[in-house]
Amino acid sequence: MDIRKLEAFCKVYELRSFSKAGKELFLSQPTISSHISCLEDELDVLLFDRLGRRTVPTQAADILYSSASKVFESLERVQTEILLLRDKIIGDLNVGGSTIPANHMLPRLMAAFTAKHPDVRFSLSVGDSDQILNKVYSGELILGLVGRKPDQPGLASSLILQDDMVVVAPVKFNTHLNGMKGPWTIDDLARLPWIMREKGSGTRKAFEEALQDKLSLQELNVRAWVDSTTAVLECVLAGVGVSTTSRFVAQPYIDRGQLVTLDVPELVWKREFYLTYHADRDLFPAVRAFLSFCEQNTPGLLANAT
Amino acid sequence: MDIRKLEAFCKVYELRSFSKAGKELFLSQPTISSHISCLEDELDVLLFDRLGRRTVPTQAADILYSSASKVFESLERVQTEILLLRDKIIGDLNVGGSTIPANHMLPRLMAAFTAKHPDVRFSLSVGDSDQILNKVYSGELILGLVGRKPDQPGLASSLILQDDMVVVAPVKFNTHLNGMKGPWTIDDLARLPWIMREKGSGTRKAFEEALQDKLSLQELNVRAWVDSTTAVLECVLAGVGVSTTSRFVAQPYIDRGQLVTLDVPELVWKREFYLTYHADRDLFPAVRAFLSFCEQNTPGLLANAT
DNA sequence: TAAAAATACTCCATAGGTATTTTAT
DNA sequence: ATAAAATACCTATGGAGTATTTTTA
Repeated sequence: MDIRKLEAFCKVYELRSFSKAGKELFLSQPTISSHISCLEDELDVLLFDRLGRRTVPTQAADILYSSASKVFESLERVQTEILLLRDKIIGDLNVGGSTIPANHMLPRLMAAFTAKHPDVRFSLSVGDSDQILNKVYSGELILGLVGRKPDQPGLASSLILQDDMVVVAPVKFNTHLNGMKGPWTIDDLARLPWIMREKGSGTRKAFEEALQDKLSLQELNVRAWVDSTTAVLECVLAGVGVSTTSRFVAQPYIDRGQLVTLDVPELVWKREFYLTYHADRDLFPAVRAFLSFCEQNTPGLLANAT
Repeated sequence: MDIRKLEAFCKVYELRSFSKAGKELFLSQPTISSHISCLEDELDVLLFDRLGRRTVPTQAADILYSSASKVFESLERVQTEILLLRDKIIGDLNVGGSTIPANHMLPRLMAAFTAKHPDVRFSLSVGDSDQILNKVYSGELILGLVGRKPDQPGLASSLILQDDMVVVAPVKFNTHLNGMKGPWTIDDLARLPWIMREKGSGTRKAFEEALQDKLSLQELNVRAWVDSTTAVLECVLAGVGVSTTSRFVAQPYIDRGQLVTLDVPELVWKREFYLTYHADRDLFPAVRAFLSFCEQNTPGLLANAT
């Protein structure tokens, strides 16, 4: 069932003539004849009754024609849709991020971008940094936003945001140790009740690196191990203990007077967020547009992060 | 845009691998490669990102795949539908008839046939005998039912019904010429007020032939020229005059006591109805079935015709 | 080193052509 | 006599193969 033959068939069906079909398709009449009889052999059915010099489609031809029309319609739509995709900011973007970017950054970036480009649709995946980077590397995601610089050599990345890490504590905690607002030492921290993220968490890894050899996690008084940013914050709010998180996440709670940060001069560290994509992939306009949109607008859009 | 190439593309899309696609389609990997790059040239877009030894479809591939699936679905449907048409009593029948057959015979035949074969659909055309026969000859109609034997050499036909022609008159007409129920002569007829069909009408032609040289139409006292069977009957009912028609058409009115027939011993003639189809056409099962159904059941189904 | 795709080349099946015959108007 | 399709036969493009190279995991 060859497309060229189907084309010939359709023209014959429309013009009721082999020779006229040939002229319109710039093919000879014998070529048309052979195409039709080839289709007839293939479908094992007569497509045209040759009534003298008149050519009349059989009912099998009616059936074939209606399907063939759909086929050509589909094939034409492919062309136009692919042209659109190549030339306009349109299409589906599979993006992903680790916990904080996916929950707190990407939604705002996506909202601001779709406001400008309503023909772009997103699919958003959440995972830890390793999962996201692997998916970007394998091609499952077209771009990812994660809390560490990717180490895979094939991944291109750009730093789009730096965020302070802070130690957060419930408000009543401050009152409890009344007056003790002043700077805290590492030793002070060791005595506090801690809520800690699970192994593999980027937030935890960043904290460990910041503590370096000043203190090991074993020396901390850990009250709870929790594997989600939100749950950690809820624990802090509920007074289970203190924890660390990105200022970006904590700020709204601080503004609402629900949390306080502890000032620890010995412990100042930042987290860096990278937008990353596979260096070898063919990025269509919508992806490029979203990439540069993120690079240019992230600090502005995520203003409360500072 | 070749079907084989599309097939290769789909397999690659599904398996994310050129070589596996080749194996499934019993083609070599280089063949698959060339097909894909051929499509890529044709659409002027990259279909797969070759990320190291990983093959990842681009969004253009997503678009192409969804359309290609529709294409294959359409093409498969053709096969099954044509198989059905060839082997089962199914399909669309374009039939036609001249005035009396199309209005009074074919509807009953169609109803009885579709009761047995619900997958057959009809399209019914009305015309005069010449029009219908030409349409059957040209292939526009697959079969026709007309009031005369076709003269085109390419048309096959079979006599399926003989019907008496009668002279009909309004009931009050009988009373008016009170007592005159007895046999009428040709001369009597000449003095009656007549309603006549238009030139080209089969009914009129049959009447002229029956009169032959006994009487010419010019000698008749014609009150009205009317170009439809129904309108003629309505005129007779309304008392405009007498006319001739097929007994088959007149019988219901006679049974209901709305019309009477005039007994004219010198004028006894019949009309013959022929089922006809183009001898060279490929008749699919539904057509054959309807043909033989008509040949076998017409007298029975049109019982009141006798 | 192995696995996957690209490249280079060879071959033949067939799409498409021309010339002609057949058939019906 | 003419118009249309079928038939016969020829040519050349490109589909499909094998062998090899390139690239990455």
